[in-house]
Amino acid sequence: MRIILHVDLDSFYAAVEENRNPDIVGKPIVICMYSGRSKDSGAVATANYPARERGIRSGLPLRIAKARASPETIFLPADREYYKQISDRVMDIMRTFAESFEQRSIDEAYLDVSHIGGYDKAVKQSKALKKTLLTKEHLTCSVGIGPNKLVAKMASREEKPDGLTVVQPQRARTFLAKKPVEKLFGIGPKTLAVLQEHDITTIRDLAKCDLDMLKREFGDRKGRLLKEHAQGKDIEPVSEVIRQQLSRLGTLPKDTRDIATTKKKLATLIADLSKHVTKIGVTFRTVTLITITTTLDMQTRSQTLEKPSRKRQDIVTIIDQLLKEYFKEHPQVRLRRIGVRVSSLTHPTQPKQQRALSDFSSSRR
DNA sequence: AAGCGCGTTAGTC
DNA sequence: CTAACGGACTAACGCGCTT
Repeated sequence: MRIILHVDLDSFYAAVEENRNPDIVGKPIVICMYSGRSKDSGAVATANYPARERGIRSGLPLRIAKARASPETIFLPADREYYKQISDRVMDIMRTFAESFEQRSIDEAYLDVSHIGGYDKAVKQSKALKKTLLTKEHLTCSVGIGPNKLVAKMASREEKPDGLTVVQPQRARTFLAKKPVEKLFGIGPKTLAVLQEHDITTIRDLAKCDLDMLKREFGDRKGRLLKEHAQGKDIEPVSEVIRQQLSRLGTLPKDTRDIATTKKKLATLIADLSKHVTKIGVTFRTVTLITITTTLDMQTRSQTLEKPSRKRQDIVTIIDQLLKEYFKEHPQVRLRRIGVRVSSLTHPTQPKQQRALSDFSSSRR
């Protein structure tokens, strides 16, 4: 029997900013993603708990967040590069507490601790992890312990912030049963709408419902998965995920179909993306232009290279061509946002730093 | 039948 | 309960084409 931990750092961006500047500790803090269109355009990346009390949470437009905020609220621009540095250190600490490890996002990870044998010991391990993160990085987290990733994830949400929730295998089904179905990880607005038509409102309803109906509505695989998840079943292993794509997306200063304006924005995005490609040492074969129109409809068009590349110029050439085509085929539309993606990646076999050393020794042979 | 290239949709943080 | 609205990522799927 497996024992899985899900660890979720509490309002991570805001917590990092509090550590960087003790003066703001205790105040409501809102970390913002500014789009640059106007002074207050953009969205909330993270809000700390005092700010959440006033209904300010991730994804909320800044204009609304400002209207809800109390006067002492601190608004800060997101400094993702810095948060990534801290996150890397935190992940390295967490990794040492697990047999296998899977980072899910900048602030979340799964740990397989089956080897320690027993939930009591898993709880002790979790407490030790929480203590280490607090003393070494001044961060709190919420931990869920369960028989698989799905249950662990649902458990970590149960008590926040600084929580620790255990759901033993025999309790998994009841733990989920009474919750509204949209709380099940993986169910968003579209899936919810379909389920509602079948009078499925709780996870219990989903766990008991007709499998063939689910397969008809969602396809074989997703149908099966929905029912299993509702029953607290999940066999996904905990294992490191390999990046499959890298992208940069930006908002244009105004809705436009002007080539010069869009190219200028694209040049910045490509420069940034290319830097990232170099930094992690990957190569790519596919380059994609992402366009988002005034009506927020997204389209993509892509081109695949014959041979893997790491060159910025290859991205530029392809994107230029795709952009030209796009405007030709859409003579009316104006764009709101634009982006670039590289995929079909190949990763260096060793981390960049070690590779530099081994390259050096082999070149001296 | 399997795999690739291309594009879309849905979901998460 | 939904709409206002950022950016980065994954997974799944459908289609046409090739192997």
